[in-house]
Amino acid sequence: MLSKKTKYAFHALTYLGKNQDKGAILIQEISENYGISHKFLENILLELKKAGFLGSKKGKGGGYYLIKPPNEIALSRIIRLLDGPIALLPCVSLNYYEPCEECENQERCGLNKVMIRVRDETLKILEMKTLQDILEEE
Amino acid sequence: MLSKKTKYAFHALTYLGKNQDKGAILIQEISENYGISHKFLENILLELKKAGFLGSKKGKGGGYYLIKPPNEIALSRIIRLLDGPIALLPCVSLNYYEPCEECENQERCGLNKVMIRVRDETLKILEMKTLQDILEEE
DNA sequence: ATAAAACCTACAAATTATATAGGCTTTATG
DNA sequence: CATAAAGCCTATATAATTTGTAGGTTTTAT
Repeated sequence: MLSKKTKYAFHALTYLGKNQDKGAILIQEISENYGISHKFLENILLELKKAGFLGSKKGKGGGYYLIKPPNEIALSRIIRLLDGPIALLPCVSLNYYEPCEECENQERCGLNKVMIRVRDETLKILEMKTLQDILEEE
Repeated sequence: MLSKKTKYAFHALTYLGKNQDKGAILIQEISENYGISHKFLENILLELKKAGFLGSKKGKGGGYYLIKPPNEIALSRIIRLLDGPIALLPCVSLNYYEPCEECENQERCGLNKVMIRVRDETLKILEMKTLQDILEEE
């Protein structure tokens, strides 16, 4: 399951995407809209900014705004940033690979093979689908 | 990511599957083979037994054995039993459904739609693949 | 100068995952 | 029939992670 952090990130991105014309949006506006703790969301938005998805303006009249076009924000990127691996096992993760301690031979592990398939099918979707797609559905 | 519990369960099932002809297998034999804590594995095997996958024999010369044919043990069943939902969001879970608090309207949630696709593709694999397939790979 | 806002770091609380403890029950065997 | 070996059961302890809070710093419009 995705963490709340990731879910909140998607909500925030969606909100910012819908309001791209309105300039900088307050953290508070987003947090109130979804009933998310202001401070918690603050941390999340900061991470999204550092990762290059958002821009911000400090001081009075400041706030956050999308810095990338929605169609360039793949869902997989957001999940990886906030939740880490998408794969179901460390030994099949592309970005967070680790061998399984219990397995002497990953090449001959049946579970490994299945989980590679799951990973690939999942990524097919999450790498193709972008914030744009989310916005178009709503 | 799958929990260790689930991973250990798969290891144990695989081991029992490979040794179906040898009668009851000691917890200890499995735990030593994979370097899993005896007591932790004990709990896991008990759950698998209660769920109808394993049988056991108590007392001297006792142990565990598969009670279902490997081709009837879908990977999805094991994951759900020990880890809970396979879906990435509660609002798209078939077996552990819960609405998202922040969402006023799940019907018009773009994320929901994507995650249903991910769930379906994942389940296509995990419901089709069984312990038998794992055994055949190893 | 002031107030509003993001920035930053650290910490606190809650939840979940992992592991351990220890006694109970069953059973093969000498 | 006594004994030891094994699973059964429930509770608790420990560790890790997630979620949330606190409080001060910096920037900026007015």
